[in-house]
This record gives sequence, structure tokens and C-alpha cells, in this order.
Amino acid sequence: MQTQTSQHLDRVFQALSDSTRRSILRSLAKGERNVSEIAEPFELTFAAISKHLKVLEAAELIDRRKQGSFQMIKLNPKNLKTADQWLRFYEQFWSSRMDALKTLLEEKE
Amino acid sequence: MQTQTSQHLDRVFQALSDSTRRSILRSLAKGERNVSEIAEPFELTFAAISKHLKVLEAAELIDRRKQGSFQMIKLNPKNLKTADQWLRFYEQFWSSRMDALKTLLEEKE
DNA sequence: ATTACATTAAACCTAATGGTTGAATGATAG
DNA sequence: CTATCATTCAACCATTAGGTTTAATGTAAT
Repeated sequence: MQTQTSQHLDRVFQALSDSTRRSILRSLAKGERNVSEIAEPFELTFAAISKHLKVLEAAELIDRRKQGSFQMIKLNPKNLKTADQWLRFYEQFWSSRMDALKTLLEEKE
Repeated sequence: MQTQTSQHLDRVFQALSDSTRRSILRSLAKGERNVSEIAEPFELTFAAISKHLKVLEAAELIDRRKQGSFQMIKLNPKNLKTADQWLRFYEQFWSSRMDALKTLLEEKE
């Protein structure tokens, strides 16, 4: 069976596996934007962007705030941090800091 | 169009988006293993595991070494590092180290 | 030579992805 | 009220993903 966090990681990494979505996150790093602003640099329909935003929202990588007829989207870094923490376990293998090894080796996913 | 690195990140994050594959990586963190050993903890067919290994190999997260009738698989952390570097851009948003912000904000994917 | 073992390939199934178009919703502006 | 703008929904399509089963391959052991 899948644990809660495990499913969450699935969604986060899945969300990050598309370059359009990664670009969207990058643009949100510069500040809040509405959907049209987000869509502007891409040669995609609004519907396609809307779907990408839904994927990012399901992964809880963004937050939406309705503001009249449009909505503001902003970055929610919490789960990026979670993904990074997962990856950080492997730092011992790409760094030479072998001292960290012993403490981490027993952790499970 | 998709850049080289961008496609690579696609594959890496995609590979990480499945908990079976993440478990496989964890087990490889403890050392080299052959396919049967890798498959043992899972209630999946060998063929399924074989496919997962192919995904991990395409993402260049593992290396294979044929050894007689079986093969040894080991972790290749290089692209885990790449993925981590991508995520590291966002550290400024989950940490309070706002000082890092100015230097990073211009990078593109 | 034969049999067993480790692993992959092929064919197939179902569900999910990433995209489209066109209609629908909901707020704003005239 | 009506038209327009911002966004989403629904239906559809092609491709990919993750799994299965069964057959194939290559090496090892007897």
C-alpha cells in the first residue's frame, strides 16, 4: 500500500517532470501572477495551461486566490522542500561527506 | 523546443515519481544488487521490475554491469544531484535566507 | 545435451497524460 | 441587459505508463 507521504511525493515529482510546469514554477518565483500572465510565454491554449495549473495545485506546489474575475497564483514551496529533503538523503553519494552516511542509512521511504 | 538538460530533468523527475522506483534507489543506496535481489521485497513480476529498472537507467540514475548470467545494478547519483540542484533554486522560498535571492533570480531553467 | 536460472521481449490491457476544440460559467464594463 | 474578458469544463484523440502473461534468450550446472 502507498503511504500518505509517498503518494504526495509521487505527485510532486510527477508535477516536476514536465518542463512547462517547471517553467511555470520559475515564473512564479518572481511573484504572484494570474493565469493569463502565466500562459503568455507558452504556445499553448489556455485550457492546457489550466490543466498544468491543476497538476501543480494537486501537488500543492501552488496556491490560488480568487480576485474578482481572475485569480492570482503563487508559489507554495512547502512540498518543493519535501522533495528536496527526499533527495538530500542521497547527498552522501554525490558528495564526499561520507560521515553523514551512518546516520542516514536506516531511514526508510 | 526542449533543451537537452530539460529532457533529462523530465526523465529524472518522472523516474522519481513512482514509489517502487524510489524504493529501488533506496535499496541500491546500501550497495550493488542484482535484479532478483532488487525484486525480492516487491509483490511484482520480474518483468515489472525489469521495466522499472529500464526507466531508472534511461534517467541515468543507475548503472548496470553484466556478470555472467546475472547483472549487478548500482546507484548513479550524478543525476540525483542535478535534480537537487534544480530544486535548490527554490531554497530561498522555503528558507528565510532571503539574501540568496538576488543572485538566483535571473537563472533560467 | 539437458535442464534450470536470471533476465528481457512481445503482446496485450487499462488508466493516466498532454494536448486540442468548443461550449459553459462568472465577473466586469458599457 | 448585453457583450466581453478570464478561466474552466467536457468530450475527444494519441501516446505513455504500469502492470500482466507467455515466450525467448543467454549463461551455468549436471
